[in-house]
Amino acid sequence: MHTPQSHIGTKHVCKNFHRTIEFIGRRWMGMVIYSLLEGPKRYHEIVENIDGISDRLLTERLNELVSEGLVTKRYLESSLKKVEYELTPSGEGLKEVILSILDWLETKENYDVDSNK
Amino acid sequence: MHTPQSHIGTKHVCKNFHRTIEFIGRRWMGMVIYSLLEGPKRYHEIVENIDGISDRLLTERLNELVSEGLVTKRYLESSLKKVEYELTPSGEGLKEVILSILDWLETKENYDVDSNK
DNA sequence: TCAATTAACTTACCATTAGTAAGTTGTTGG
DNA sequence: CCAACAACTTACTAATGGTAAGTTAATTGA
Repeated sequence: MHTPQSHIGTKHVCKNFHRTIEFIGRRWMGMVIYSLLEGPKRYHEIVENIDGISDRLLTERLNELVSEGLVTKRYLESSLKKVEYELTPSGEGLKEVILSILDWLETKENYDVDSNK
Repeated sequence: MHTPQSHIGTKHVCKNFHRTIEFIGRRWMGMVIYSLLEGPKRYHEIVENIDGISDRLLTERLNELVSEGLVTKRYLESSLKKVEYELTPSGEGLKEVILSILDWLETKENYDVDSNK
């Protein structure tokens, strides 16, 4: 288990942390990863799953995830119009990060009087 | 302990997750929280601690943290020019989220051949 | 079979957010 | 009293995001 002290001060870890949290925090990025945790999905399934996301941003986010090695893109049945996206093992690893956010929200809501804003 | 399935499907949790990950993923936000995990700090200490952050963005991020109840702002010695920022208990709770990202990075680096880009 | 529809983008354009630099206002130290 | 500093604030340019419409190959269905 880590303590923050064991990491603070190392430039390399710090820079990677910085990159990572801003990467997974880009608009819709978290929701796309969250959605793919349910299993591989096709493009339109993700659009339908995430309320409010636009075509353009979904394409952009998926491309970024693929180029970071967190998601794979596969053409189904030798067709250019059937595409499936799936988390790589590395991408799956982000489940722990997402769960820690859900945990934080839950304990926070136990304290907050008004949790609806 | 959570499973993603126990959360997926509930609109309320989903919306909060979405808000939260994009909030903590705004530019420099993660680094500001990370920096304050070491303890309360004054404005200029944070600037010096975080390489590359600008005055304007630090002020903006700190104000956002204060209005979300994750950080408190205190004027020291009844002076308007000595200010200290400190994480609230709720803000401290984000340590677990940050540690989970550091954990993820560590396991990822064990797989990645080139981890320097 | 051929027109309409769908899947998965792509382009263009405007709005919002971020980055840089300079200015402001109290405070402190010599 | 004057210079330097802390903690902002303002103004302006660059990057990113949102909306809408267009494109192209595949599929459905009359």
